[in-house]
Amino acid sequence: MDNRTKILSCALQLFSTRGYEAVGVREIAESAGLSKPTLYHYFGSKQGLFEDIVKNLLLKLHKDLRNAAIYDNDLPLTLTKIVIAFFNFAQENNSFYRMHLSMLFSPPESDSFKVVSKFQEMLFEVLIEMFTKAADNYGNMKGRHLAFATTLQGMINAYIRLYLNGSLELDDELVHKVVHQFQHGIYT
Amino acid sequence: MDNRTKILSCALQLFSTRGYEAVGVREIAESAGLSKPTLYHYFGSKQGLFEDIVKNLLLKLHKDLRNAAIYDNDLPLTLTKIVIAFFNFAQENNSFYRMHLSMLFSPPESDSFKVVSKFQEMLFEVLIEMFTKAADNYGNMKGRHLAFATTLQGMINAYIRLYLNGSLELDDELVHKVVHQFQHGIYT
DNA sequence: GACAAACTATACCGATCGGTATAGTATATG
DNA sequence: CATATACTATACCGATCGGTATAGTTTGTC
Repeated sequence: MDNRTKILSCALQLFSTRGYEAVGVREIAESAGLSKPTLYHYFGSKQGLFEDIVKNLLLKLHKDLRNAAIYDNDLPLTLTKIVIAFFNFAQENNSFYRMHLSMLFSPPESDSFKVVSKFQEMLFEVLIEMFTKAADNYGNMKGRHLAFATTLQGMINAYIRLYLNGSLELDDELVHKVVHQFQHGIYT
Repeated sequence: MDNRTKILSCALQLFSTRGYEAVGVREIAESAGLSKPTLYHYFGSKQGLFEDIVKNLLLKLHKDLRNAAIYDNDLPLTLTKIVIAFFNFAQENNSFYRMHLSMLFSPPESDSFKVVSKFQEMLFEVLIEMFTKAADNYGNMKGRHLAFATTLQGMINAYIRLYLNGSLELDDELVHKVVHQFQHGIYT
């Protein structure tokens, strides 16, 4: 593993578990067994390093979600794939996903928010597009894309939060329950 | 307004809009027109001041929610009241609520998280209790309290996030839509 | 071997961090 | 008037912050 990768890996670990502001550049360099100028050689600034990490991982999530959200005239199946995509990503990058969610609610002027909000919109766009196509099959869904995408993402993130706090497992049974409740509500 | 209140008010404003870590004690004191020792006289530490603010406001939210969640054998009505309670609080304390949500996803070892997670559990408990009582009327709801509370809160916070980003208004029509979708899903 | 580009370390920069030692001024109580 | 308590300010503490000036070392190219 070359030095650049070493820095990325150590920084991801530190930022994820302690937060952007709470981690110093000195600590990252130390943890990677290198000196600060080396870090600045590769990434230019603390924020540059941070953006590199965030963009990399969120682009991967976006790719996974795009693959999952290809609508093939089977809405329950597509919904299931979408939930699984989020759950898998959250499980493979649990502390990073926690940080991602935290940054979604960062102050609008903060660097963290600016970095992350663009990707949030991209993820949202994928869901919107899927529901738009689905509305061709289900006429009653017209005009409700935004509500559906919002609710679905809210549900998913609420469950992921419980998972991150150790309250439950993101297994297949939960996926099914989430999809079912999203589709049919609470009275069935 | 005495000096203690002045400090609380200025700190709330600064913490809410810029985040706990990004605001210095010196800046708070300056913004309140006082000196640091005065601040430390009243609150002991930066964290002490922060906890005072957070506890105060989250206790208010908890009280509002408890009043809203009194189950009177009319589930749609109770759900409506709950959503309104959250929406009202988020509107009256918008930047604070944003920070609250951000702290919900802070690193588990951070001070912010410890302060806020206790209140999150209290809010959650109120919802759980309400759904437990409702299950006396709707037998099919048994054993699904946790799922319902999670989904409801996830939905509410997802909409509040859009509101905080200026994408929509938290009006009565939205309340109705949220309650309806929570109850009946997407096919109606 | 000459030279440039990429890479790395020591040692430092000014600024700011949370917090405090010290001293002073009010205010209330005896 | 004396004394104690509550409150406030000046000036400072050591530590750490993000970032860099300087210099040295490797590596590939001609």
